[in-house]
Amino acid sequence: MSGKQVPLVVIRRLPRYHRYLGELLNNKIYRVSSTELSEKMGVTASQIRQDLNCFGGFGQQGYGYNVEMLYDSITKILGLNNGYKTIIIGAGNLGKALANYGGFSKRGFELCGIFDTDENVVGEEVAGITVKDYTELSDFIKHEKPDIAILAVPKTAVTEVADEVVQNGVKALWNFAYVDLDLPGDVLVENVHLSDSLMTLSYKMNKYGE
Amino acid sequence: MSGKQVPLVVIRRLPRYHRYLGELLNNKIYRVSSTELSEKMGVTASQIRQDLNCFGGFGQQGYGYNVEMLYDSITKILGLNNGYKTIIIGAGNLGKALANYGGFSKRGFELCGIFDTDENVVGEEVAGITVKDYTELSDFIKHEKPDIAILAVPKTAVTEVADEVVQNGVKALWNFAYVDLDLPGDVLVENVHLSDSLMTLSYKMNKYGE
DNA sequence: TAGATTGTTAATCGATTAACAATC
DNA sequence: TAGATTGTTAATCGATTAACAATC
Repeated sequence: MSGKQVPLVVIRRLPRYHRYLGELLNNKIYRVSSTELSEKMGVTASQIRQDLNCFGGFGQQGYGYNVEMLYDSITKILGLNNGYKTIIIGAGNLGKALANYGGFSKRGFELCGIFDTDENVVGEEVAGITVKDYTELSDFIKHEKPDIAILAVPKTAVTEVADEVVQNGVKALWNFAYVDLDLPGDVLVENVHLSDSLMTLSYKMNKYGE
Repeated sequence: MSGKQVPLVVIRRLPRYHRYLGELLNNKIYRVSSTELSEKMGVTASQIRQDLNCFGGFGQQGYGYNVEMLYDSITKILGLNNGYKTIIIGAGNLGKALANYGGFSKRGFELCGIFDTDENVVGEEVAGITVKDYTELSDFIKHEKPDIAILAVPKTAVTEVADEVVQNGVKALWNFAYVDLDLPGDVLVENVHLSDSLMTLSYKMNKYGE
């Protein structure tokens, strides 16, 4: 898959296509046109066709798209069939919430470790996994080679934790701390800055009040 | 503040400006040029000046920007000085994590109620607030008139919960369930679809493997 | 074949960057 | 005044939408 680089805006729309196609499958709908899908999703049919054609011609003139085939294709494009091994650092409420969220395992992410520094939490069972002491982290990474580290620690700790996991070879981080991490270029980071989202909501409320 | 509509992309960048300016203040830096700020943030100076000028001329030729004044201005633009009253529906791990997250109160959001249907959770103390029974929700909203409802419930429940809070007059929802809510046009909804973010990370990992 | 709908090119729209006159 | 840096206009770049020939 060389060709020209797929724009990030398109990539960020793929999960939503995946979700809607999954719902169609649940409803036993096996065929859909870009126009039908566009009406359900509230986007233009043109955009759907353009987006999909970044990855290949999945449709058929005069027919539309085979839902199952398209769903499976997007699953592969998103890498959800790779069974990425995942660890969570931080077993506070957020870490626990993420561990227990069924959506991740359903999308092929396999949780294989949870770590915390707090003695009161270490040893606890979360989502079927025993929380390990943070001091065991680096050995664990070396042996288990997880693909993704989820950083659910306070922002005061996150820089150190990120360095630690990266030094031991993790190449993809999902960061919930309100900090922009500065890491080597080959390390992938996806930030979830919850405050940003809430402030955007606040902005809109503010505006409407005028 | 009429004039032309500020693009959503600009609004979504404001929280990040706010954060970096706050850090400058913490470091007792009271003056900054668009070029200096652009280097710290990894964006272009042009973009910063364009963005800020959507809201007014905050800078001064030959000098740059007064950090404190700019910070305060963005605080107001984002509505963080309004003390929006907030309730959380769902006191599972996610609800608790959000309740305990200090960043919200620091940015002026005031948590005034937490609700759940689970008898084992109702009555518990979370972030200094007693979890109330879900049946008390509609009366509570009528009397306390919260501005924002945070939906931290499973996706199977979220449609019903959203309808309930909207019917009782809440006009802004922060939704964590993996569903696109369909609500009256005057209700503001900001979605946090965590899976989408993780799938984007997964896509990038997948791509790099080729 | 006739009808439907894609894939793709061209046109439009919007966002980002560059440039520079205004001005502190 | 000379130097610095904004505010703003113009140029570029990219993303979205429209249109339609290709084709199932």
